Amino acid sequence: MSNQNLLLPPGRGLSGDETVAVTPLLKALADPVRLRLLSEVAAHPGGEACVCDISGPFDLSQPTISHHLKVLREAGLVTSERRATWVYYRVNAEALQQLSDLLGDLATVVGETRSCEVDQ
Amino acid sequence: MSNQNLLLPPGRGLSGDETVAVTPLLKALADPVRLRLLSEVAAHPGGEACVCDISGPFDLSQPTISHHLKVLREAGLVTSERRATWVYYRVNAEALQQLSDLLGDLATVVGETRSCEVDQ
DNA sequence: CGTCTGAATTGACGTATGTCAATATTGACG
DNA sequence: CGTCAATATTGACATACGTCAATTCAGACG
Repeated sequence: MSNQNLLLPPGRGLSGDETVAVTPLLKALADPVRLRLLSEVAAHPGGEACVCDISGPFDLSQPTISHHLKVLREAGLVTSERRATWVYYRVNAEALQQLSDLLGDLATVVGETRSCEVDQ
Repeated sequence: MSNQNLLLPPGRGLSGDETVAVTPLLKALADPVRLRLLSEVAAHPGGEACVCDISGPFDLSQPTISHHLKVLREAGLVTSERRATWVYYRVNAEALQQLSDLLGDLATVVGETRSCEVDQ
């Protein structure tokens, strides 16, 4: 289940290159403000939201919010599009799903290697 | 699918408390060395490995490896157990799976809110 | 005991990161 | 054009973080 095709050949972990590729995404998510911003965008009707729609609950300056959104964008976790005065952000569900799959695989591999005496 | 029981009530993102709870896990994973250490432990036969088994590929000092393992342990992503001279690390698959589920939910919610005109 | 090996802790150092105030940019609208 | 509202960028600052050398700790074994 879920470890069909990839990533963790039994006995070896992720390569240095693989971890270096994934780390920027995790880094971008590893901040309470950014994680919340992302979830706020995701949960918004239509899957998109403009900054003014989501920055309300945060007790942070406007430049700080803008900075965090930029980090999310440069990590490829969201995209942004300007429409008139407002900028709309949209979650990159694919990137998020890939991350989820990677972590799921890591969790799964544990169980498989744990009972690998059976395989051989 | 997978958004059965909660986390993202339609229209609202993660709460501040929720993000604050999850962030330490993501922070611990958001480092190439730690992610690789974790995957190395996960991929090791039996689901566990002692430091000397996994620190080989890393071009880092022993204290640095020890530091990273401590970060993973304090985040609850691994556990450690001393047996004789060696300390064995083991991945906490449950924590990893929860993280995976959270990200999966975030990715899923996007699709759902995107087509939510249908629901109402 | 003394010593040797594997691992953890301490202290120091440079870099990265989160935050803000000030300023700039973009586009709408008179 | 001039101004106004919504975002972005810049520069500065304090704190957090990754790394190492030096030291300490915990067991094994003569």
